[in-house]
Amino acid sequence: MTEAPAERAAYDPHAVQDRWLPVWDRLDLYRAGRHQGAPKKYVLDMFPYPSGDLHMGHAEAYGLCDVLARYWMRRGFDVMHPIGWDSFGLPAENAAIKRDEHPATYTYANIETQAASFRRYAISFDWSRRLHTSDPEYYRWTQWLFLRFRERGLAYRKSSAVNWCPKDQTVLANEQVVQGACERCGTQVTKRELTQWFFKVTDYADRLLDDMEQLRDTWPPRVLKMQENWIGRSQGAHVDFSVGRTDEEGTVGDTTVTVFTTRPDTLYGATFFVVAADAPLALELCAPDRRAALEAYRDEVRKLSDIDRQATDREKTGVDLGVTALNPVTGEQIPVYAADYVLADYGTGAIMAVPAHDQRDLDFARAFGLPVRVVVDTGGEDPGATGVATAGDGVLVNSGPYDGLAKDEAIAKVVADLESRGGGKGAINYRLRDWLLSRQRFWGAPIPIVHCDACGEVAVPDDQLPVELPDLRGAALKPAGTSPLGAAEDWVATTCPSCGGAATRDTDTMDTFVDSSWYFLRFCSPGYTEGPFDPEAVRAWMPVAQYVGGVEHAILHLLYARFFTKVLHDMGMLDVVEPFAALMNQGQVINGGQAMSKSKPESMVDLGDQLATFGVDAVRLTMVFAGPPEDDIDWADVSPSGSVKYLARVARLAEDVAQLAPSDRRDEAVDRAVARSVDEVTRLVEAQRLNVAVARLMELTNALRKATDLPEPGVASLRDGVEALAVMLGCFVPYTAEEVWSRLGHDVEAGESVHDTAWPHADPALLVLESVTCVVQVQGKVRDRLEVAPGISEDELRALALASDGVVKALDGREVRIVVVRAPKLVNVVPA
RNA sequence: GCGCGCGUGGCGGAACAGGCAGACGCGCCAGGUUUAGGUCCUGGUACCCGAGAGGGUGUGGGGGUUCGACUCCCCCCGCGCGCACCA
Repeated sequence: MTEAPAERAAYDPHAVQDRWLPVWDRLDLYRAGRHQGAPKKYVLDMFPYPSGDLHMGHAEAYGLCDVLARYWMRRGFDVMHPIGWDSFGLPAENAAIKRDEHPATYTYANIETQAASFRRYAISFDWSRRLHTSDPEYYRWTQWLFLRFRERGLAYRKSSAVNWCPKDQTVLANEQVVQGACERCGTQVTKRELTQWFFKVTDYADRLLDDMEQLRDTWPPRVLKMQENWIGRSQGAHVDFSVGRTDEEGTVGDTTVTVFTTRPDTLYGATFFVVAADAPLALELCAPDRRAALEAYRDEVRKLSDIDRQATDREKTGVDLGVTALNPVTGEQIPVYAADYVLADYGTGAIMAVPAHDQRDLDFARAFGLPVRVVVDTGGEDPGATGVATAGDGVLVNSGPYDGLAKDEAIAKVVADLESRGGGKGAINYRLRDWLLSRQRFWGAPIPIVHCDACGEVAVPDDQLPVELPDLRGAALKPAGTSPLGAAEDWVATTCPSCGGAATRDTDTMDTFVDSSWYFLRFCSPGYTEGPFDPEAVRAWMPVAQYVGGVEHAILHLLYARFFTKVLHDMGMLDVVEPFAALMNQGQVINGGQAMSKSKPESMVDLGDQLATFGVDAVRLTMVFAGPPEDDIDWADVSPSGSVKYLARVARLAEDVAQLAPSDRRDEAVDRAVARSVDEVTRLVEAQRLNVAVARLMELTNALRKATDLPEPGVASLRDGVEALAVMLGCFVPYTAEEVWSRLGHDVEAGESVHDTAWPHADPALLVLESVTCVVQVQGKVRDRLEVAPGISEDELRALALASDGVVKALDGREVRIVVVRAPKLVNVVPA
């Protein structure tokens, strides 16, 4: 290179951070609405829960999302990129018990810690929209929404067997039970019979399923699949069986028991009938002489954990109830059993068993010596002999009037016949259950209902919202199986809004997933006091253009938020039916092949330590460059020190270019390289291929370095090139980019921030290539390369290729059979 | 068990839409600067044969389609994820 500058500003990442952070605060660069009139884009990360400080996972997710937000800002969009906290929840409550303080103390202290970290981590948040779900100004509207849902019949109270976490001492939604254990603490979940509040998500099952078509190209396919499976729509029929009821004196009459089946075509093969052992129905139907046996069996079943019970390779067990059911099409009386392989809360809790064509029924039939009757000839071997049920397509046999029909025809005909004769009808069944939203914990939004002896359940009037939490702390919050709010007697005792008499408040609080089901709407108008959100603001911003978060919310949060959006749409408060137009699931940050967890201290990588060692930009760059955003990052495999080296290289390049003697000299090769980089990086960021975009920026850096070291550098081109590099890098490494920008002579303090500068434009004229390398193959193997004009004709290229040294040598005198020409990039010669 | 996804150098990963496999980086090797080391700069780095020129092989394995396959199709192996007695 030319003379090394005697004094070159060193690159100290921490000094650079300290220099620009206060300047940026003053410039207020990221407020939504700064670009009035520009098209809007709402970019959102799943908001954090305030447990301690930010960790590596936050750094990745928010870092990725920040690249996109900054890019759209640079492209001239009016971007809203807000931040808030999902600040109700159990950890704060548990910490408060341990420390004998109020949960708010822990919560708001952590929020301040995280906010300071986010600021230093240079995320382009619009801080003016900050919200916390535990603020009364927020949960007032959570309560308001609950009441509106209730008015529409979508929030209701019922008694049922619900999931209970013995450790957290609260009920859980189905979505919060993972393989029989509490999603939060991992404790085995048990069942309790309780009266609880539910949201009627099942009313929206079809729309939640069907509207996923709108998300088909913009959401990760596996998330859509998981939601689809969770909703679990299956098409079939309800069929009525008449079961004889008996008491000590004998038969006393018939009870109609409906079953759900997806295979009404196999009705002739139903040789027995099973009800869920733990359903009340089993007791109702049981003959008196079988009652003792049933009770004993029920006790046994109750002792099994959900995990044991769900093991699919278990021996089938059950009890004969001593009664029979009438098959409505065959007129046959078939025995009725109670068994635990039939689930009480799916379908109707009772099934018709067709052992020939259902493996579970077959296993049961073989265990109890029950007949197996083939009614669909699938071409498979006899299930009675092989023990393998034949579930596939086939032709009906042993089925009276339906013999000879194909499976699908038979399904349609059986359903039609049942409907015309009575005894059944076509039906759709869902796996999805209603959302249990009551929690027996303190740190959540109180359910705004008053219980009055005279008037029953009464809504708290809107003008009395919010129902604020009483001041409980420390030991008073200890879980005792009922809500801690019950202990606040002064708070519980109230007057009935309807009759004015003495009444009590509902002491449960809402699942925190209720809070997070509408926060993205509140961000559009965070200070609004006339409702949960300003309809005009929401109309302007929704839907969220890009949502970023972990795949662990594939069902819980995302399903609930979609449900809320649809209900609010039906209430006329929202235009959109889907809240998140596009979704990105970032991968996890792991270490040495294992997930970081507090129980494995050796696996933990502390974000604060990493930032102290390498600086913010190097950590951000390492995360983005490590691989595709959706892949996991193994911190043991990546090199933050390599990122530091790269950033220092960029800073030196800027310094060297800034110190070149001013000149108008241009370098066409540099101009072309810059244009190509801008073009490629633009496309790569648009496609969210951020790791490759970084690779292209590194290539540009290398090219600019080389060109700077030439004896007669094209100073004007280099300055333009480094500026373009700085603007693009600004999305990834905000501090270093600003430092480079400043070294190039921009007065950042006066408002000329790189973060307020438009994304560079690639001159199309510079993208036109002067020549192209044409690969010449013989039989698919590269034998030569030719530099040709991009517009070369096929004939010309064919002639050139056939005459090339490599081809002549490889052909070795052989005749040419085919020549494939793909001008201007490739020729493939195939010899005879 | 059912469903989905993925297998590319020592490592993370590139390869637009079926057309130069290994971009970019880490690591490693050699040289230079400095020299105590590091930083920094230059070059090399899929594997095998060969001093070299060059040649051969190669994207988990096997087959197929094609002038041409990391890419498309079929079978197998391995890994990961989701659901899991859902009638």
